[in-house]
Amino acid sequence: MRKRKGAGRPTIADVADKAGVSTITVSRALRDPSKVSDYLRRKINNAVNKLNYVPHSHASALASTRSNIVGVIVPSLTNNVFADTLRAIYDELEQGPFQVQLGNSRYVAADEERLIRTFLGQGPSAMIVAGKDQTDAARELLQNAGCPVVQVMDIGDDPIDMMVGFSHFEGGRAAGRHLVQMGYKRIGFLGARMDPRSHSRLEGFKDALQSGGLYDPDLIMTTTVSSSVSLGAELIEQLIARRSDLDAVFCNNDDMALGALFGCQKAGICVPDDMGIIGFNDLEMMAASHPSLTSIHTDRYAIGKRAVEMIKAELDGEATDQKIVDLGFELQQRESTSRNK
Amino acid sequence: MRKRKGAGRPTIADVADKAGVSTITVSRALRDPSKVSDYLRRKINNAVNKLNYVPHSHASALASTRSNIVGVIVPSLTNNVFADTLRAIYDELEQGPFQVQLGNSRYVAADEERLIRTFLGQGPSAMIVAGKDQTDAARELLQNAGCPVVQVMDIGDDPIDMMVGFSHFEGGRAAGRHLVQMGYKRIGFLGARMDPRSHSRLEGFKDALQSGGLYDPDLIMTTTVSSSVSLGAELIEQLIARRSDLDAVFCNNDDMALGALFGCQKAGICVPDDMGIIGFNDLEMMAASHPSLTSIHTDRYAIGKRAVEMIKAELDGEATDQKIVDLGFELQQRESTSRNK
DNA sequence: ATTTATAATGTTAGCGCTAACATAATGTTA
DNA sequence: TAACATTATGTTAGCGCTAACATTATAAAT
Repeated sequence: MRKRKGAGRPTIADVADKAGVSTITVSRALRDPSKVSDYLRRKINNAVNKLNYVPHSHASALASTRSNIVGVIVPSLTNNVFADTLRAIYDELEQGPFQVQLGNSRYVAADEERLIRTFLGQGPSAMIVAGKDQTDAARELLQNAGCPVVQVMDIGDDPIDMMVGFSHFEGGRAAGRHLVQMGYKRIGFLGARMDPRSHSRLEGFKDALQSGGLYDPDLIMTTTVSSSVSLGAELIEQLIARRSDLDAVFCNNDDMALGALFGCQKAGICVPDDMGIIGFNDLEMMAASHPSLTSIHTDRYAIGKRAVEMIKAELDGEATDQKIVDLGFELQQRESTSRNK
Repeated sequence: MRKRKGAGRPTIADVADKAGVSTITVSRALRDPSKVSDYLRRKINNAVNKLNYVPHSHASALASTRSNIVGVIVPSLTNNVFADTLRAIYDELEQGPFQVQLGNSRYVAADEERLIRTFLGQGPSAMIVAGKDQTDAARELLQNAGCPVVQVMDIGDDPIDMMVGFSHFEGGRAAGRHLVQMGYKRIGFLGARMDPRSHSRLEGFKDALQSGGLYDPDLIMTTTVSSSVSLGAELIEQLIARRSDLDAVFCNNDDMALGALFGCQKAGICVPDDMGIIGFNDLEMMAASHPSLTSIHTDRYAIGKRAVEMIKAELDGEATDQKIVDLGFELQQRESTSRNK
């Protein structure tokens, strides 16, 4: 006589037995309480607590073709920028029934597409992806996902479903404008990895310098190597060696800016008097450095928090006309660009 | 007539149909190929590719009471130390059938216990947890998990199942020894968060100073606030204000050490001549700073990589007598403790 | 030559939950 | 008062896969 061995823990049938109702009523009490009378709800909740019942997420996902997972794909696990957004996502989802499935695309669009396929195959409740430059196939998959999708950390007018972030182009332009405004004349750019968002920052930066008649393509240094503090130091040393007239740099992120500061210190170049430095994102360390570093402040935690709020609203069926939320950025001026001239 | 609507994608029954075998043979071909003849395996793989079949992870987990998930719980999402280990885990699992379920315990043992319960309720293939100071209940849950369990980032002689890391006590002691050896006399400690591993480092550090007759409890500054570069600057400023004779500090991590460096620079204190600074973990930025910062180097990527290798070996049934792997640490001496005296 | 063991493949039932449909009681509208 | 609608609860079947047992062919041992 065949007899399957279960997982050993209480099932919804046990709860139904104890509460004196059918299994589907227990299921409704837990998933859609308004469909069950007060009286039965109380009996069911008592039984749930008494039996220490926890719904079997795999069975539920199989039966409903939907799971309690929110798929989140980030391009880097070691980049502090995404860590803040991820922390917000975890903080916002923790009290609810959802769990995060985290994927690392390593800044490769094809890897992101593959992860999207894998995650969608598991019927997630929602998807969060970084940026707005997915492959066409990935975009189509997400459009047909049948669940809320949020693109974070960038902004545009053509969201797959919803989008929350800020304009990297405008951020780059604000950085360039600021350096021009502070009187710097031979202004460079240090960029690593050069993913789509870094490119946008560079384009915005160029735009600002071109408007001021100060754009010099020879002062643009980029590499596809991944970003680091050491790389920032290295790139500014190389640039200074070639162009000793350089008097300011916009670094495409804060690690690079910190490295640029270290590079100047080693070379005995005075920041901000002889070199202005501005970074992007405004990580915590920028205020602590000596001199403190100017940066384009972005609220990465707020982005993650808002993304989850939008998902929850869409899952709850709330009409939301605001599918695109621009949380903007702010120039955070500090000592590294505040020269007295 | 009741008719359930499936997820719409091909199922194992479709593959079996196309290959002319039964569903369990397809299942065996994918999960345990050695149990299926070469001839049938080829036919099955052809059918899988032709139909673009992807196994339904929830159905498999329900039927077998085991899922393809590796549960990983870290105490922080924004701490670079865990990010390196996490990146290794993702890199090692990516090519196989496993997926990571990431939980954030926020340095709270009770939260970790709750996450362990939740993850174990989903029948993971393995569990990776940080450190060795789980609650008794969590320890028991993991001991009875029925799957491989690895404790990472610490070392001890009483693993739940397996353990890979290094001794924080010995690392702290090495840091203390080094400062004594470099001739510093009034040596302090800056510690944030003060989780169990930070405590171990402090104990080791004390041990080294006590051996050299240089331990001064008045020079120990700790706080339960979470670690940051700014906090490092703040704490050293406070300590210097109280004890102007301070001539070296061991910071319980690199962010604090960098902050301490910035604090000294602001105060016009010369590093390393008037102040020695040593950190812990040896993050990438330590080499780039000016002066470069000494640190206790730990190979966090190797820890994650090894943990996954141990899991795979145990899942493959390979006898492993090495349940505890100590990957050690190394003193990475740089300018910040290399004074000429 | 016979018996036992092994390898490969198939069949049955069910893992735990819920979609879809069914039923009954109660409320609303004409 | 009758017809229709809504609410609350129950029943049936199955979502997709695999544990457990069954069968058959082949190999190995006696």
